[in-house]
Amino acid sequence: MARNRAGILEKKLGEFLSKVKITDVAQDAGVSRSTVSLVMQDSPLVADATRQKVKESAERLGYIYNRAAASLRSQTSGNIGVIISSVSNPFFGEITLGLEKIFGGADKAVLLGQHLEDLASQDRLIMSMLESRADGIILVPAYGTEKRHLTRLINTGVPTVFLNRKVENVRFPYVGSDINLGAELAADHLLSHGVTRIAILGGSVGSSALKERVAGVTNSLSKKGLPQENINLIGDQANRKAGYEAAIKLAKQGIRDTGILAYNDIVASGAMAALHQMGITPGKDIPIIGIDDVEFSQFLNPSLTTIHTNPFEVGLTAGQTLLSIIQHQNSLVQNIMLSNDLVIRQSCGCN
Amino acid sequence: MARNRAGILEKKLGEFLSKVKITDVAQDAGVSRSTVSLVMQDSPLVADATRQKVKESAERLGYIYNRAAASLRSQTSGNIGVIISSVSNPFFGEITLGLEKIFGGADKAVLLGQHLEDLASQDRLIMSMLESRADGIILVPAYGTEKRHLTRLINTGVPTVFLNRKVENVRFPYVGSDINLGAELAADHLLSHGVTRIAILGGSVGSSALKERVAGVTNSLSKKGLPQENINLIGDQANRKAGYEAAIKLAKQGIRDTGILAYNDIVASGAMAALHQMGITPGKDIPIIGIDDVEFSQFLNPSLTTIHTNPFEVGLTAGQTLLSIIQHQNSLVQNIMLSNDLVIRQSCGCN
DNA sequence: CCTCTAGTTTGTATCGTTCCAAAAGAATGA
DNA sequence: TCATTCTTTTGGAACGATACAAACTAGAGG
Repeated sequence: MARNRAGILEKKLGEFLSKVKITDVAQDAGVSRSTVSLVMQDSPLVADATRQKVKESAERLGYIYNRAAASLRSQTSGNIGVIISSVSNPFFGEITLGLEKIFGGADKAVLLGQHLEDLASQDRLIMSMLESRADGIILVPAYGTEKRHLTRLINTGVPTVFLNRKVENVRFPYVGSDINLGAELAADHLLSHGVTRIAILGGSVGSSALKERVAGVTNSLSKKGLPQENINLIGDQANRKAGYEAAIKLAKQGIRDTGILAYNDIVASGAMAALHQMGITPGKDIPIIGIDDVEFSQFLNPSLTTIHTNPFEVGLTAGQTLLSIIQHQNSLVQNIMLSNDLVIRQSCGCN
Repeated sequence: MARNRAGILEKKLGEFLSKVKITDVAQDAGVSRSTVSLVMQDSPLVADATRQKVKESAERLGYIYNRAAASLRSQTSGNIGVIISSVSNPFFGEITLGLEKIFGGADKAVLLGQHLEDLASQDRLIMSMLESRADGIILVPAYGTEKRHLTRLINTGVPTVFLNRKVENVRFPYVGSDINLGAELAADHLLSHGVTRIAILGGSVGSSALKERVAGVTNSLSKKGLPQENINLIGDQANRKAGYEAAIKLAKQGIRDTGILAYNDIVASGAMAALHQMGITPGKDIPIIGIDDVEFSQFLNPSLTTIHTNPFEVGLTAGQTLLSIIQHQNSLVQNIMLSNDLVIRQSCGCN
């Protein structure tokens, strides 16, 4: 142990790197390594008195459990890989809260990665999660992800749950909002304001998320006997700039009899900014509804009518789904859709 | 290798768990384990031809590097612990983008935790990072954190960088925005609109972050020969609700000759909502300035004049600082303040 | 032909846990 | 007292990579 004592360099750097291992604790407590290991795992096998003794020794010696060693032997890492597009999207920020709550309670550490809709980063992140032998993975696939991008993930058989987006032909469980329903609710409400055409702004064409929105709107239109041609798809991204530009494009085409369904609230905020600049007042001159109900939507001008998608609950549910797969080896593939609600504010023209 | 072939159970679960290890790759490529290991570490020692051969074998066999094993032997985990208050605060969301960029480029995985200003969670998170032998830690200390809460962290000597907040008497490097300067800029601007008193809304009393704001405002006042008593501190939290309530309290006390500096943009949005409800128009009846310049500030009504704190750059810098400590053992404790800028919009009354 | 050096490659011990089968103790009943 | 059962504890052999020092190779120079 001599080399562990602080040498001059170590002292200078303020390093007291704890080299206490399970063996030291065992010696101190007068039991075997195995027993200490059992205590660390909160095993019911050890007698209470022993447990107490061991915990005390560990505490006194400043023992820190070495997860790498444990992981190597037990083939389970205790961490969960979470790959989302970006936490600076408030919708996903909320989701991580739900995830954190579930996994924190289950003593799992969350390994978070953001791919920013870049397939190469997504690939690096998946690889990194696999390398650290994550017990499970929650994935919001980047736009454009296909089955071939996920072969590694599929082949290893790591429990994986899709969050909020799916990938064609990949049968992982899915948890998300029932955007289809949400979009339908929004469209119903827009139509109730007297419009007959609906412009869907933002969102990448071909993505499942956009398809769901279109499907919901189509449903709504057909209930009123209106044709699918009354849908106007504009824009290909899901950020504020895309919303801004899409609104300008829409205005050029004319907004008569049209209501706007934005891909999400961020897109909506961009669109409203553009409308204002063009002298069109959202809510008065044209109804607009967003999707997500992010925190700032109520503070927009006018406040945004939107679809509340319960991101926190989505996070909770996705976390639970993954955990149950990991724990009970529940191999049933399920699709869970959490219901959406319409939150009426000013931008639809109600107030 | 027989036991690796998919048995009935494995097939049923869709598990093809790759059990390929470095030994298998070595055998396949006709070299030793050591050589494969060197290739995996991108060591310049191996000849190009060998490297090629090994990489090909690894790819073909579907080899996945086992970080736990590597970590155990090499005493370095390749991951970085990031502990922040909450990603659903857009300011921290932006910061994680900067961090991700730096660490992703350095082949480090980010282990993210959110303490939500709870000291117990913070403790659990720190412990978890230590257990996984994080190579370094980035910490936004929860409100109320004192030196005694960080003894474990300090004793282990893991390279740590404080982000955006400091803890008294703990000498870790610090990277943050020069809020002091930012607050001074904001106060200068408020005073230029003719007010003589400044109300600071939100923020927990005693926190270093609030102290800096007060210091900046004090500076500004004294430049004009105004006493520190002209500062009015209201509120103890940093969320929208706190801003809402603080504004109501302020209105009761009277707003004559007063300008508002909100603890951050979120607080400001709450305050503006309250002001509107009380029939006070921000920007016209009272100037208000926020801090952070989060994404939605430009979309508030009126758009929020605020201090841009460069969160992305803060993230980048904090990441680089930590990396340089890890890599070059740079033990010099430094404080890095990134400068702030005033972003003038409508809420100060300029337009 | 030998020595030297620089460039590559390798064998062995080791990192700190957990698994597993087996041993040891304690308690029960005949 | 001795099986029998149940509870608790334990010693060794893994897990899959890396560090380190030693060994090999090829080419240059004498």
